[in-house]
Amino acid sequence: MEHSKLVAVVGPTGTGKSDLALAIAAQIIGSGGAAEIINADSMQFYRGMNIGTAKLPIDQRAGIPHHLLDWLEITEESSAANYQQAARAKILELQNRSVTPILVGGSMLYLAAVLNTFEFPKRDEALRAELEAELARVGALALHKRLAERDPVAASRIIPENGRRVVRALEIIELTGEPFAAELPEPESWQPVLEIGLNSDREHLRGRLAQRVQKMWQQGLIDEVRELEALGIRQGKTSSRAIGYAQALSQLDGLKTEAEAIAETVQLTNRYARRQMSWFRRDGRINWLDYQDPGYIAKAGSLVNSWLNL
RNA sequence: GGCUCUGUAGCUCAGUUGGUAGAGCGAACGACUGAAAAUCGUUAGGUCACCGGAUCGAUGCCGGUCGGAGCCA
Repeated sequence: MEHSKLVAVVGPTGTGKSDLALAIAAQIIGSGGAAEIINADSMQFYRGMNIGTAKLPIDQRAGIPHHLLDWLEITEESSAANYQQAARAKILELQNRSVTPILVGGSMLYLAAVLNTFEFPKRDEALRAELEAELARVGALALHKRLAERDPVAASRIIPENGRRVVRALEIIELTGEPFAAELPEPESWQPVLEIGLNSDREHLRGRLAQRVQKMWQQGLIDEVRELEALGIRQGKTSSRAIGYAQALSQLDGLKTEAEAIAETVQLTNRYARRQMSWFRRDGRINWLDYQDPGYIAKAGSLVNSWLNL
C-alpha cells in the first residue's frame, strides 16, 4: 500500500501538468513500481473534445493507462459529485492492484471533491429548474431576500448578486430542511496525498497561453467543433461553454471573426488561470514548482521518491 | 493650403451651463458544497495632448503648438 499512495499534479492551465505526470509515472515505473494516470480536467471528460482541451493524444501517453478521459458524451452534463464517485472508485481500484494513482488536472472543484472529505448535499432537477426559472424572472436579489428569511447565516455568506449560489442554497435548504453552511471547510484529506503544483510567473504564462490558443486554431479546432456540432455540442449544457469551443461556435455562426474568437479565447483562458490560482492558493498541501526552473522535473521526482519511499 | 470635427484610465467612450472626473471591457485580488473552462464580489489605474492667457479657481473659456479624422480645393 505504501507504494500506491496517491499523487496529484495540479495548477493552472497550460503549465505542462500532463507531461509532468508522465515523467512522474515513468520514474515510479523505473523504480520497479507501477503508476497510472487519472484525469481531473472537467473538459477532457468529453469524447471528441481534443484540440481545445489540450488532451494528450494516445500516442503521446507512453503506454501509461489514462483513466476518466473520454468517458462522457458531448451532450451529457458533467458534475463534480459524479466525478467524485468515479475518481475515488478508480483510485481505490488502482491501489488494490498496488498501482500508484496520479491524479492530474486543473478543475478546482473536481479536485477538491476527490481530495477532500466532503459530501455534496442532495440535488433535485425539478426544484432546481423551478428556482432557475424564478431567478430569471425576479432576479438574484429577490431570491437572496428569501434565502435570508429561511437561512440568515447562509445568506450572510453568499453575495446577493450571485444568483447561481443563491439558487443552490435554496435548493439544499428546501431538500434537507437543514441550514446550509455555505462556506468551504478547512480542507481535510480524504486520503494522504502528495500534491505537486505547477505554475510560474503570470506574465510568462500569459505569453504561453496566447501561443497555445493560436496553435489550437492552426491545428484545426474549427473542424473539430464542426464535427462536434453534428453530435450536438450546442445542446451540451457543460461542453458548449468550454473556453475556445464557445468562441469557435460563434465564429462558425459568423458572429465573430477568427481573430476575435482567438483573442477572446486567450483572454478567457488567462482569466481562468487567475481563478484557478485563487482557488489553489488556499490549499496548503500543495508543493509548488516553477516550470521555468530547469530542475523542476527532478524536484518533482525527489518529492515523489520520498513520498513513496522508492 | 482652406474649412469642420477630434485628443479624458491599458482599450472603447461618457461627462462637467468653469469648483481637479465616470462607465463598460481589460488587470490585480478574493469568494466558491451536484453546470466550476461555471457564477459572482472587491480594488488599483487619469498633472482630462502640450504651452500660455483671462478667472478666486480650468479638463471645460480664449490664443498658440503638436497628433488624429473627414470635406473642399
